[in-house]
Amino acid sequence: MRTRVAPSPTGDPHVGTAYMSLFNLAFTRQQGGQFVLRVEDTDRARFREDSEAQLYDTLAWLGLHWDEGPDLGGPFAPYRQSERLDTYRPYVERLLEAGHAYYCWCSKERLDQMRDRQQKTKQPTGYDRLCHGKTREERAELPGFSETPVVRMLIPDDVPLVFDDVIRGKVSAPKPDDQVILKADGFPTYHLAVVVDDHEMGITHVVRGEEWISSTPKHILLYQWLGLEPPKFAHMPLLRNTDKSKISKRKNPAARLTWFREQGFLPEALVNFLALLAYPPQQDAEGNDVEVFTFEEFSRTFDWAKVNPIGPIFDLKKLEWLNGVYIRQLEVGEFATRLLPYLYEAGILGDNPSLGELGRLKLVAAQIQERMSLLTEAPALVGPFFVADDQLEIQEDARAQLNADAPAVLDAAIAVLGDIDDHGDGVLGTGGGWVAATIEAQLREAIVDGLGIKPRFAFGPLRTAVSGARISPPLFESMEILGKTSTLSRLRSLRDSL
RNA sequence: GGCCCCGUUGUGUAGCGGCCUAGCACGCCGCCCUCUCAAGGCGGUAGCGCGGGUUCGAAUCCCGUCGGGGCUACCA
Repeated sequence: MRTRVAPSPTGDPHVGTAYMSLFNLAFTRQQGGQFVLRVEDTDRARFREDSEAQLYDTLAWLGLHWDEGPDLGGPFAPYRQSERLDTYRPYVERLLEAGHAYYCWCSKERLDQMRDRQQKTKQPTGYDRLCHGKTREERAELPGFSETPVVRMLIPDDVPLVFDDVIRGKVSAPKPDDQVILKADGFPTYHLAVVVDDHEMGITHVVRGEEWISSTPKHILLYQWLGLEPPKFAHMPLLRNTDKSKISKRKNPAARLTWFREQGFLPEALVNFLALLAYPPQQDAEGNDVEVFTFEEFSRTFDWAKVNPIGPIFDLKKLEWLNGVYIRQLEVGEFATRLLPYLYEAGILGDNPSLGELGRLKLVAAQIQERMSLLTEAPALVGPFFVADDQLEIQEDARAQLNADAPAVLDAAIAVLGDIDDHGDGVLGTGGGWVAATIEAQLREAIVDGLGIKPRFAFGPLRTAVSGARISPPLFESMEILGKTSTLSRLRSLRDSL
């Protein structure tokens, strides 16, 4: 069996493309078939040059890999419709000869007027077949004539409107209009191209969005006329905006696939999330729901019957939770590595960090890993560890919450921390050394016990001094990572400014 | 307007005539833990759109109604 995804390169890759690819691929891998990427670039007006590369990039980022495509080639190349124009012509000729299709010279203006009139008089809209049965010369006599004709399907009255859908069972669709299949510019429309290509490429299962249900009768008719075996159809529900409309880039930034990477989502989290939309969770041996799973697990148990026909609303909250789960699951070194592009982007690390920087980053990463849900949260948390002590900025809200105890707290901390020996490594069993446990013990003794200040207030000023913020990674571990010199310098610096 | 698809808490889902006092997850709220923030633990909140049938019994079947969505292009 073979499936395909057939996006149009008309701008930023769409999240729906990833969604369709995921379900296509889950089924294909389970069945041991091939998954084809075909670029449907028949709309020259909306074509965008860089769109195709972005498409490869984002799908690969998600780990949704295709077996054949414009970039990989394959036995049915080319996989770009604009390069297949010669393929479609003979099919059009056959339909013309058999009388299933006819030329139409009606101008855009005439068609628009006709549609307006039909809508105003509450008639069903559709082509009035003015050109049907006429020669070019005969038609040229009439108004609204255009030099370059299109080719239209001649939809018979008894066109079959019911078909079997793998997800929905028997589905009935609207009666089609005399659809244009070949445009005046010589390009086929989607309807012709999709049928011809799916046939020529041996596609056995057409998985696409629900918006195609209404045009499926046209496709089935074409298969019939051409004497071809139609594939199986699976119409997936449409992803929605919060207002329930079809997800769109205009209303929803999350409709753009590149947005997720920009926002710091992990590809594996997005894939997992997509697999949860209009589809039930996995189950463990006891029958409990399992919402966190891999593509392989999803694919292994995949079943079209489980796909829900209701169009799900894209809920970023759940994705963010999932992303946090995936972040926490990463091995700490891997987690640190994933942080690199975001830290570079924020100007915290260069594009070629030193071994020392990397080492420190890994220590910091271990501290922040379980308190993040988006990778873009990292710069604020990591920044203070990579800034010079005299460059550390104390944020306004952090300074504002410093109370009257702050000077005393800072003085006590400076005194007690200054006595800790940072030359010994603390590993020899002496219990000393510049390590979090010792730092904490000394600080508690001096401030909480010594000054009688509650922990919450005891450590606030220290946190502000060390990180410049009200919220930071754990304080004592942060001090350990920064080292004694840096820590004391920052404490003194804040003390001096009070 | 016409045609088609769909209708379980705020969101994603389970449910396929009695196991439903409608389960799970996210969110939200509260409590616990706690050096901040998270994470974690415990508890709570909220739903079968509506109206008729069928049936001993309906979230589950039928009809109607209302609501949402899609299509209605020489766009895909």
